Amino acid sequence: MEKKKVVVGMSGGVDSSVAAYLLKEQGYDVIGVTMQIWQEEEEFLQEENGGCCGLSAVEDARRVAASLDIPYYVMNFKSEFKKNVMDYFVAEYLKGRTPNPCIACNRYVKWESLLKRSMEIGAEYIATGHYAKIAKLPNGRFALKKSVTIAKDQTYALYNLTQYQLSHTLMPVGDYSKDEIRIIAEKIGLRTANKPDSQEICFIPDHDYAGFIERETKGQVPPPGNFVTPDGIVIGQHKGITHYTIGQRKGLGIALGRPVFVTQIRPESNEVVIGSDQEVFGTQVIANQLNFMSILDLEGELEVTGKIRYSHQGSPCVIKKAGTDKIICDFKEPVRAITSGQAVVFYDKDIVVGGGTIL
RNA sequence: UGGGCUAUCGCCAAGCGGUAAGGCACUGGAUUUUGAUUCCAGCAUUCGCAGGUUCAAAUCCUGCUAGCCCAG
Repeated sequence: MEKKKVVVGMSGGVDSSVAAYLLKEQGYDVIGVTMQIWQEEEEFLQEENGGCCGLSAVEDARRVAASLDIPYYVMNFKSEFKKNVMDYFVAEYLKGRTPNPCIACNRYVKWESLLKRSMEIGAEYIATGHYAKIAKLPNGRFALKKSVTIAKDQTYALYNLTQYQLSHTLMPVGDYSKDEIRIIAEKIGLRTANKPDSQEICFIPDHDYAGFIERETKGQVPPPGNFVTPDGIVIGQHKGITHYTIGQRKGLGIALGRPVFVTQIRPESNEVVIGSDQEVFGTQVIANQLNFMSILDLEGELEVTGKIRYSHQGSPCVIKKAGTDKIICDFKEPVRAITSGQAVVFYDKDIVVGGGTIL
């Protein structure tokens, strides 16, 4: 019987390296692939930073593949990444929203483009180093399940995956904690065992995302405008709405004697509303661009746990549909900084029910 | 140009003769596969200016300057 072929997306980091190792141990025919997504050719081959998105990657990944004795390729996904991640990122900010590029990258680049190309070369699955598990539920559906280590759970960024994609995906790392992964990495002598975890927006290495938007749009960004109170009193000048997000405190430059936060961004009037800590809490989230995972669709009301950002621990809420592609989510306790453009992901215990984009 | 009050870090503000609190802002770091949040650290050798009294002044005295208030 022929071994099943699986393409592992290798970033050069610890997680994906161990994922490749684990799959090989489990008897798969493993192929290592690194996605070239945004760097120029030369930088791409030399960069030495570590990251999920291939910031260095190639050299490390190639060596890992060699030591595991698996074939290794670099695939170019730059145009897909540009269109679905970078351009989307910029467009959202111009609208006063706050995008999550990792979610877009996962959906479009990894699970559409990479999966498609992997199938084309005869693979049955793609695999990644994500801290998440895939479960087949009693109702026959596939759904993501939280990683054993809640602290390292990455299901939030993956709520968009379809049944088809889930049925062709493996996430071997989800069964382990980060510490265990590093131990395995050391045990098998991976040179990446101690690489730091990835962080920040991979395609904006200098961390200046507002500057990135300005360069991408050749300066066609929203102009400076007013900081206003909820009642409309002007209390200062802002640098342009692309510099802000809901709940933001730093970088406002306004000293009122107490910390103040961005509570609202109004692209129509080019205003940024400032309020107290209390005023940044809200209870209702409305989302669209829905994707359901553990269920085919939502009927009636359902009590779930909602996460409104990657680092949110989750909070009890009730969800119900408000149209074919719209959902209303009422939290029992106020949650902090509900932000347009971010994702809200619903969980039933540790199973991903579905999610959407916050309006 | 009579009277009164006030001038301390970018903003607000303690201090009232013993050798510059605090908050906000800002900067750096930690945390984080998004943006944020949070946390930790740093941040006036100097108190509007010039003199004087004291062992010692931001703190007392004098003059000047600026702002505010009340008269006019």
